[in-house]
Amino acid sequence: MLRIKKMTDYAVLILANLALHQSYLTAKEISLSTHIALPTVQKLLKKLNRKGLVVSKQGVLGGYSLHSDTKKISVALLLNALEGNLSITECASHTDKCSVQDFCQIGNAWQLINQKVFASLDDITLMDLIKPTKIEQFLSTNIPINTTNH
Amino acid sequence: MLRIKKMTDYAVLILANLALHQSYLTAKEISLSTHIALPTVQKLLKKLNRKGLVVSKQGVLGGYSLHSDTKKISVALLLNALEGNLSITECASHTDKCSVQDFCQIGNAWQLINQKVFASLDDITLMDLIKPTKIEQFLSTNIPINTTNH
DNA sequence: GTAAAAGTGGACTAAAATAGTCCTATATTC
DNA sequence: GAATATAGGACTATTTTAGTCCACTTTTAC
Repeated sequence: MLRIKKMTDYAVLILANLALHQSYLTAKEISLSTHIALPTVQKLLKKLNRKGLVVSKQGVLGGYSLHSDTKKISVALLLNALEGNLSITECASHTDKCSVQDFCQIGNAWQLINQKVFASLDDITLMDLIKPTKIEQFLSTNIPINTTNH
Repeated sequence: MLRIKKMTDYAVLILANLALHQSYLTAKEISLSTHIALPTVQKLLKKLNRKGLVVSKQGVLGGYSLHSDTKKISVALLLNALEGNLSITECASHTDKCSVQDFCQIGNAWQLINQKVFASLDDITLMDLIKPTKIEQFLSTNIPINTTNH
């Protein structure tokens, strides 16, 4: 359904939480304020750390804080980091020949659509997500077409 | 991964196949020319028929042909018919309060992103998929931003 | 130097979604 | 009425996703 994973949704909430604080936050604190189960928060923070989106400090008084570049990261790159290969079809993810390509009437169409969706997501940063008003403005000036009469 | 289902991919191939013929095609013929397993083709054609995207004729000399409106349908509506609710998050699919909304730092941001992605997909028709050249032109005039330096 | 409180790595299980097959019934043509 | 289609839907298998847990390391404070 073109839907992001629940885990990605959670991860963005966690990043938003970190973005709103200067100091280090522990997994436990984040769990409490986001209402996401602690083991899940821990797992996601480990991943976010490996991907370089947050900075971690071990030991007592340890915790996590946002990496300085993370606020500026685009939603496209964020999704790419969290979900891996961001392509609408298997086909669109590589330029290699696929197994049924000889019989395929579609050709590179999905790849082109993929570019378009990716481009949309590449214009929005993590901080835009946290300040939806800004996105709203962006959308009102950039939507090229109608979304009516469906 | 924002990826469409394999079944949707197949369904589009089937529709493309029908679009390139005037006469009725049987599930078997479509299976042969697309190299998709027959039971799968049958299942998908039944669904496409229920959704009104193809017209069916039972009995000997029966088969399927494209519904006259189907060529003009947008990819957005096509995906919506085949995959159901087309929303990037659970959250974005309704305007109701979600269970953790009180603690949510994101607000309606996903809903706005959803609109943008949907809008992108609403500009492309099934026939555009089958004639990728046309899409290519479309994209080259409409991509508002760079996709470089990632 | 040891206890407490944090993160690290990764195995593991459970749940849900997706893919794929098959069977029985109905319709149409000859 | 035999042959060849579609129609509906049950059913199973596979894959993906979600979620938990445990053993280990690092850091701080006393």
